[in-house]
Amino acid sequence: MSSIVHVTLPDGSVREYPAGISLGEAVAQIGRGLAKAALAAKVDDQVVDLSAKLEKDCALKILTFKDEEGREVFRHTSTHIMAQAVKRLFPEAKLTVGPALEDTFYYDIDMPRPLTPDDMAAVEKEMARIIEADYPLVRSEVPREKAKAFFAEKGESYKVLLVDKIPEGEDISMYTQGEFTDLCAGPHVPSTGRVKAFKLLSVAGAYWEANQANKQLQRIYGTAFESKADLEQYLFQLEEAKRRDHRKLGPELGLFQFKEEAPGFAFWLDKGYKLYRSLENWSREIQDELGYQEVRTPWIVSSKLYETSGHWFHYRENMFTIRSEDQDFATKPMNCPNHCVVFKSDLRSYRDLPIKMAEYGPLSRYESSGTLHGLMRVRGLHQDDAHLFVREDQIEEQIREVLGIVDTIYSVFGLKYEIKLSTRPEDFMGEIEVWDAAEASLARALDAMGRTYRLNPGDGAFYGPKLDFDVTDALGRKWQLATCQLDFQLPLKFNLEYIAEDGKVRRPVMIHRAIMGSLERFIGILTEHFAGAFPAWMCGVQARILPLTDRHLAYGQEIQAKLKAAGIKVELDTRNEKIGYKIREAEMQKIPYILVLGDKEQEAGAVAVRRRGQKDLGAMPLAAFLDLAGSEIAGKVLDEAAVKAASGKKE
RNA sequence: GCCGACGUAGCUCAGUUGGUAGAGCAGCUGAUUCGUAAUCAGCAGGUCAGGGGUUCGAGUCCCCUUGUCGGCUCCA
Repeated sequence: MSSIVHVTLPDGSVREYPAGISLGEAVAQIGRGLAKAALAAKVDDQVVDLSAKLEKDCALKILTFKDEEGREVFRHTSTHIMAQAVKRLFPEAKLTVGPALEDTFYYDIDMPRPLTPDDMAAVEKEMARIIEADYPLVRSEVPREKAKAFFAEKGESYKVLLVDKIPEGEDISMYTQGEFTDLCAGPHVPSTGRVKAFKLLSVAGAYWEANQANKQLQRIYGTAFESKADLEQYLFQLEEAKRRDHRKLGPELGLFQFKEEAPGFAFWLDKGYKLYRSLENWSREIQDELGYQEVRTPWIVSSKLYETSGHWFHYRENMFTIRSEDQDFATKPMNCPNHCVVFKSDLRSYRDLPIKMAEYGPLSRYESSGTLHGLMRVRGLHQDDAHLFVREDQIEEQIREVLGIVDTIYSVFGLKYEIKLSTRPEDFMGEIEVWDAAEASLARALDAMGRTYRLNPGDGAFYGPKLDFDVTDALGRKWQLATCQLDFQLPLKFNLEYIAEDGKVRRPVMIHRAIMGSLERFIGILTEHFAGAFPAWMCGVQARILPLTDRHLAYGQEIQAKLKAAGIKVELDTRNEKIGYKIREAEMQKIPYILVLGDKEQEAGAVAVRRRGQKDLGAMPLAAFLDLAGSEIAGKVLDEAAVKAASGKKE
């Protein structure tokens, strides 16, 4: 047996070490800086503790806080520190699981009582002590029965259950820091003192094994960083995200509001509804161009339709139902069944396909009170919805067309999204071969367009596979906007048919697709994306005229009329206030063009243009302004303020 | 729906161990006519989310309802 191991570092260099040396010792020989920053290591493809020993030739990467995997280890240790602190303060608390998330960590704990803010502070204090003590984290591997006996004796009943879940043949490892030992696969940082800066963020309910039937646990969230400065930066960003929250900005900017009188339904105010309409109209323009037809179908529909579609049995708990003259009705939760009715209302030829049927009508879905969330999760919504009735040979081309619309619309906003391809679930309907073909055509369309996507196995709808497009909100929550779903079931249930070239009757395939998703959610996302500084073309108020004094009111009205005639949405601030005050308000309302009119402008027939977020651009002839604003609006241009807001960078 | 927290003027928030509700901004009125992020003064504004209870007395304590927030669950 060789007593020397060859280790390949990320830069390609090879180092030799005596076999059996620990990674911690090995890294010390690479460099002091790296040794100090080292949190864990990646040996070949496995992340391990620095106490692990080098036994054979391998590729080695030392993980620090700069590496995603390093941060994960760091936060995982942090959650152990939190658990240890909780156990010191609440010895009866029973631990369950405590993973690291992207920027945070949590631990689900069966607590003797709910934690109060005072408790949180006490836990933080105790954590500081544990960090101060700088306990080493020691890994030990134990036989299953011994582990179970150990946790049973400590009253950690959930841990006993967890030990049982570990597959046969896998190591059962525990980590000990001071008096605290936890079941954990690891790895961990070398000692508790490495966690320099941390903060507990919130407490929430969670269920054991995410099952509502099980006991409710307390989920304690926290975050941890290597330096105080990084922690403060993160906390600052959280605050900034709250400032962007559409639920706050919407009412402040006069876009929409929610009221007790109709939970889950938005009241759209003038400015917000103008914004809404500009999106709907744009969608309509794009789809008209591509040969979509637009329909408007009933929003209170007999239960019989939903019995045919299956919604009455599968979706009823999400529907608002109405009983009238001894008959059941429901407000429509989606348009598809209605569109099938429209499709069936005429004899269809293969020449007619694809039929692309769009609708922007009102939908309502009963969502439980606890899930409502501003515009992101509502009970009353409107989709840029369409159903494509296609022949099987048209599926791929139509998917590509849909992806093209997604690109067109999202790129105008610089919105980033993730694509998920969700495949056949366990309780699917139909033939496996048809499913396979459908999944393949979705994948082919994505590949042909060079799009990257994540496979989401088993998460398709029961009627067909789908593409989902997720966008992240200001607070890091992911929301599905666009969707593109293949459906073989509704055509079957409604017995949809067309006459093929050979004169035979065939069944079309349905593609459900929405690009913005729901207008509500889309505007919610855009509000946070732009922090309210929407691109001018969609703003309910695009320009505000600020006369310097009463003397300039008449000139202001004249300019207002001219802007209006040029199709610019404009307001005139006639209040007798100082110019600085009017500017402040216009800026806070994020109005794209602010026009100041005084003697100089009046004499020259000019306007002094101030763009939101920028200093005075100075006076320009009215024609020059109309040209500027007109081309930006027509071109759906993102101005500097919108770009800056969308970048999320601080000033 | 579940767990927890919260709900005071249009908005942001104070409100002592239970003693009869307050500020700033916004609004209205007046003065001021002003050059790029807050002019000054006065006035008005509240069924303390709604209902019930304890108490001599409830914004404050208890219960119910409702809405919101943080999560969970759900999300065709």
